Amino acid sequence: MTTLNRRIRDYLEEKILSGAWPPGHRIPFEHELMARFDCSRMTVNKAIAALVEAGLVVRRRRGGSFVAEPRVHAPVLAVPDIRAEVEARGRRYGLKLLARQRRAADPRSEGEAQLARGGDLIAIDCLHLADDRPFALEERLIGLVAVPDAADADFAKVPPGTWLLDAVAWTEAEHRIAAVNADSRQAALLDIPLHTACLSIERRTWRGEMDVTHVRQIYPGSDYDLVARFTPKS
Amino acid sequence: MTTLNRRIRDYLEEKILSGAWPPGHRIPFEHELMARFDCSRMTVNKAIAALVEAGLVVRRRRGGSFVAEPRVHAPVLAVPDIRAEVEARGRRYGLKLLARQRRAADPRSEGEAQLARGGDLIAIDCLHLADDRPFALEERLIGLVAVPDAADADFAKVPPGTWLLDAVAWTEAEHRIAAVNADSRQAALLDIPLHTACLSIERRTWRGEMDVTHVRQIYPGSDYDLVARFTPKS
DNA sequence: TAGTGGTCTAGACCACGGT
DNA sequence: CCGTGGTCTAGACCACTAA
Repeated sequence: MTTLNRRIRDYLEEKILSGAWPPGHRIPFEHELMARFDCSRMTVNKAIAALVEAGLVVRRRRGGSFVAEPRVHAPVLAVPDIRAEVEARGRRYGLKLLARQRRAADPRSEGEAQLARGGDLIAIDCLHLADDRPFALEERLIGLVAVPDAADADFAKVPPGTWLLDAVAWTEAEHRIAAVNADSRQAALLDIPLHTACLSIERRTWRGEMDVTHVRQIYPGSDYDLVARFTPKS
Repeated sequence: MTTLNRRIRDYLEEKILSGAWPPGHRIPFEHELMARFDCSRMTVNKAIAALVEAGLVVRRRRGGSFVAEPRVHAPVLAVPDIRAEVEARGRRYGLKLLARQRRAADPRSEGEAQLARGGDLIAIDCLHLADDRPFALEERLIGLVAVPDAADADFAKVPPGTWLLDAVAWTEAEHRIAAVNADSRQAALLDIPLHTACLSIERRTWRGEMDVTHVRQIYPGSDYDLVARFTPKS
């Protein structure tokens, strides 16, 4: 048994996340929702207040309540699952595998040697799409000694990050976050102007002492930001 | 004029954050708070619901409401102290105060009003230098209600972030990290080419429910990156 | 100035879970 | 069992602001 205020909230949320009500669209007045759901104003108010708290709705006295401009950001504390992030925003996720290769580590790269541990690497280039538009570019290396199953995974269907989150229990990760100007290849693939500021997120993930994967993701700066919320060192 | 439910919430929050009521302590029943604040149960309920949402309180039917066990947060990103960072790299730190102003909050800005809490703000623009070269640009607002001492601090000598870390025991912070192309003012102040990709770090810092400071820092992308190292959700 | 949301009241019935 | 919180009602007054 879901509560009534929850059903009202779900109703509104579906309209917003599905895109049926775009940003700036006025949502029904409280008295209209009272009539539609045959309930008191307090109940409607509680439902909308939760959406305001979630950042989906903004309210103005006399003006009404409106679908908020989307805040696009993700917690930096978590290892991001891009597919889940895109879908959480009500957009359709898509994946385009640009290249996939099994190869030996480049001996000149200390990082690759450490990841390979004497075995081969899987190298993946892919493009993440949201509503069929480029969302992020990803270059990834996976160590086959640490993750032998990666040799058989179909990364044209499941994004490598999502697959790895399921397949590997990681114990530690390190992010390096920087701003870069898009080069010509990145600009073309992401369909943005040359030199647009982009977030570059490099991540190394370990399981115990063993390197699991290195990844670099490029996000257009206008579409994406990272949010980290935390408390003082304990 | 603060609302009644807000005063009830502040009363409970003070007891919890001050440690007067330790984790596991039973907070007053709703009917007791109704009597103490001479209000209806809905109002008490709204106040406690906000504390549940904030993770400070857990509620059990028949048992009552209790101060929550503190959430385990892995220390992730530290609140950066730019002076310490520069000096840790063996470079000489310098500070250039560009503007400092005491003013009222802009009523059109929800964020400023929340920070001001009815009082004035200190607005600071400054430039951080490393070896006499520009390192980062900072725009900061400090709420004088939360931090009255900021009215007398000498931010031409001590960087505001460093001063605040000493002066205020913060309880929560949120970072928003994005990539931006430098505009003409930023490029001139930082002595970089126009449109260089920069990291924009916006941070809001709280002490309990009280906003302490908002700050936006701009770092040239080539000079700086952020590193976050952590373990899985705890 | 009229209509919106912001807040609050004084009740109500119910579900859950210690005693 | 019975007291707690969970949810809801049908009003109310007020502040703000867009028309």
